Amino acid sequence: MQLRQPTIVCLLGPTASGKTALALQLVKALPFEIISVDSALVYKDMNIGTAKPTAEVLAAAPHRLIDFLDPREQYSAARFYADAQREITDIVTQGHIPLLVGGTMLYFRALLQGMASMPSADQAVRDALGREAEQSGWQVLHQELMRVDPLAGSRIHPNDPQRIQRALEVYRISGKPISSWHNDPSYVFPYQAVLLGLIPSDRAVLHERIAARFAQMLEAGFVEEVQQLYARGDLNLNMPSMRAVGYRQVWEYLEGKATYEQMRGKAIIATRQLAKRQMTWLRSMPNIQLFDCLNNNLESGVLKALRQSLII
RNA sequence: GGCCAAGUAGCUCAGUCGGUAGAGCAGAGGACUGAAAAUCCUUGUGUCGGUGGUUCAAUUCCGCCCUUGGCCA
Repeated sequence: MQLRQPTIVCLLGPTASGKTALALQLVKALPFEIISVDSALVYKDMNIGTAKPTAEVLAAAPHRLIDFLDPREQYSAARFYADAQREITDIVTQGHIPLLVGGTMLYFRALLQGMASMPSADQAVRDALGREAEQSGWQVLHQELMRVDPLAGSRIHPNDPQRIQRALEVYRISGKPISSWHNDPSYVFPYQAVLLGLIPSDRAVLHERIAARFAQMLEAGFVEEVQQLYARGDLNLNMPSMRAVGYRQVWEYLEGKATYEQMRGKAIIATRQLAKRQMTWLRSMPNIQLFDCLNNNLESGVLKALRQSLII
């Protein structure tokens, strides 16, 4: 097989769309090596609720960038950007094709479109901004943002604390508005990227799958998994790991803030909403080939498209 | 069988001193640059249980019926 230039294949889809199963098939058919693109799979001791590939799947199809970070720590798009580039280089050097599989669309975007080299997160600055917000409210901080960075201020909604905080963080650290960091058109992704997206033709079926899968997770001991994390004592709901879909709801159940039935319902709803947001990303992505993940011939259809994209 | 309460959006409910109704949640669409499984924006017409009556006008008042829950037998 001859490739035009180093090529990567990206397989992206909403939660419960069958990405892992399809990736397993693709690895058997072509010289792929998998890199996970998932902000929750990076964490250790979070296996059931993240639907982390099983040991058997991993034996047949190793995944990079999973299961290496303690839940106490924060991952980020920037770290993924660096980690993924490193892994891609490694795989290409070995003469294989990187297959990036996942549902964290911001990470795909970061990899393909680049990350501006602006200051990274600074907990002290965030804490300071958080305290100011508690005193005077995010509206006031948004007004401050409007003064120092009207461009970002007008794009960020006054009710969006996370983005207000980040924009002011960058400004306070660097003295430059975050919007000025964004104008870096020099980035060129150094590989040819083939984008394959999975979207269900029938949303209701995906919803059924999500509910069924959560039932299986509970049966497999998901509550016990979260209980162990809860019992550590050094984790809390403000950490990205514990805000993951399912974990947050079980955590609140363990705190006694929700009944078991409420937890179950809220977790399923949160998963549906996640899937919806992921599909919004997919629809807006340029140069992506979309496939119906409910189609019985999905694998052969994808392989056909891949062979056309990869061969001269 | 008798008495009481409730029947309004997919769900939980508010409301209309009589002029055909609105919140939360769900759902749908969208945004997205170091937290992204995050954070946020937009989006609410439904025989107001049925049927008769009073009225210019009834989801609203009255009668009867149906359903559900509770209490008494």
